[in-house]
Amino acid sequence: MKRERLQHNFSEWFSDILRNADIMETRYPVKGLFVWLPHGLKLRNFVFAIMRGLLEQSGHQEVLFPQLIPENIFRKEAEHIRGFEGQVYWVTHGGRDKLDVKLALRPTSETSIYPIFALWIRSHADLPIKIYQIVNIFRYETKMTKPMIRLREVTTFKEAHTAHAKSEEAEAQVREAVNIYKRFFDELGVPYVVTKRPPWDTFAGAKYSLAFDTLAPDGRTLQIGTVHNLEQNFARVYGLKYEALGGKQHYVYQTCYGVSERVIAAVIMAHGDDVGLCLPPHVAPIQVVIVPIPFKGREVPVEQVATAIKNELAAAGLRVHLDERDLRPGNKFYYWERRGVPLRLEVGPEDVKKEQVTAVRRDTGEKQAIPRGVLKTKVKQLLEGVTGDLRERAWKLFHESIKEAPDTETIKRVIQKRGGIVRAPWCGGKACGEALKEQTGWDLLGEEFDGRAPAGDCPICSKRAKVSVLIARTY
RNA sequence: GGGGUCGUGGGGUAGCUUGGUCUAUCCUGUCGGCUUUGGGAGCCGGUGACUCGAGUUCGAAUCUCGACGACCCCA
Repeated sequence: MKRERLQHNFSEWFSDILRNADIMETRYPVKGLFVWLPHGLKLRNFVFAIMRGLLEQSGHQEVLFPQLIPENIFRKEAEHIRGFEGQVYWVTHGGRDKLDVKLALRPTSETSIYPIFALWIRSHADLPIKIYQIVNIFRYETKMTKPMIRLREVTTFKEAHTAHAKSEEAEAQVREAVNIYKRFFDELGVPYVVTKRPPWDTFAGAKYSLAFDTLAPDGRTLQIGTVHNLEQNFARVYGLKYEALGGKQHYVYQTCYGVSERVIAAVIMAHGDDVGLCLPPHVAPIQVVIVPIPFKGREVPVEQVATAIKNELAAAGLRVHLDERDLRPGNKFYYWERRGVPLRLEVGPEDVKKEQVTAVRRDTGEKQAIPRGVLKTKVKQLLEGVTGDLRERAWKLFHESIKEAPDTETIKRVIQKRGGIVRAPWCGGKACGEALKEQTGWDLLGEEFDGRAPAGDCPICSKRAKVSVLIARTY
């Protein structure tokens, strides 16, 4: 359906959706903190259930670490601190007493988890360790905050941390993480590019960082996932050593990777339209809504039929809701469309007479009659269809927003004009990267990961390009 | 990092320039009633607001300062 308002007035569209679809209450009186409403929280939980499933399948174990980190431990990794110092909330008092050692509200959990890893890791047999947790983190943002996108309390931060005996194993883990995230975003129908972040944008304390970016309707990219190879940086600081077969001590190699509630913003942006939310069936809190259409004076048992249909679909494992409110049907149609329910079933006197149900897809508005006998099968089919079509449409739009550009002027102009992502040739040098950023005025996402061979020369130094670089206006 | 705009019921707004019948307008929502129901029904009745603090003044939604919050632009 139409996506005009969404593209031209994205900010407004997004905040309207949060309210109209009961996703979030945005009026909490502290900057950058927001309240998850029941419908939004269900959506969040279904989204992260997919993530849990993928992580468990690949041998990750869920843990839960404390939220407070003592200052002295937090400050051990110098580079890490430099990256986060300005954004940390500190707990300085306990009741009326000033604390001797301040406590950091975790902005991320490396410094909380790794000292404990040091206690757990004794021998090569203890490795690898692959754990994850889904927690809240705090970052003191000074920029304009935005629900789900730029927060002072990120309420939903999935972070995984691994430790390995060998460097190659850490490299392999990075690959695994990338694949997990690809499957995650694919399941949600959220399109992405993967890049290796430039040196100045690498996670504080990492050897290198990979990142997933998607595109908001206003043409800016949104980072929705990161994967870091920490090598031995943290291991050396926190003393993560194991005894190898020969009896020698070695530092471990580590990786970490994270995804936050930004992914939910990405789902909303990828599939929504001017009417409102449009949710992929896998994560929709309600997958099918039934709207009965009664007529006074007609001797037709619309309500009974609607209830029977509801029970039938619920028994088939679908999340189904029967809307029995005393409102006119049209009102209910708009109500559920705004909330993104993927499929609506109408049951009226005509349907009852013909032993059928009228089905309407949220994404296309397409309407069709389904005979009662094949209802279960057909509804599941339709939902599968919605899932596939949403994913396809989102990727199509995304691909159309990626342009090739050979020189800085074109890069600058293309992004200025329509946003999106520009792919350009790059020698890979840091100085040229910085010059590209400087001269175009836009941000370097980084070197395209697993990208195809670039055509042409680096626009800065004119040497033969080694890689493709992706450039965009970022959130 | 720098600059700008703004804050009135649950949401959207009028009023502010020139302080005073502002007992604060309209739309929407919401609650009760009647009537209705294949795309946001109608009528009647009710509900509900000047962000907070300090100041100027006989008098502040309106003027001044501050805090908090929201939004936009540039780097």
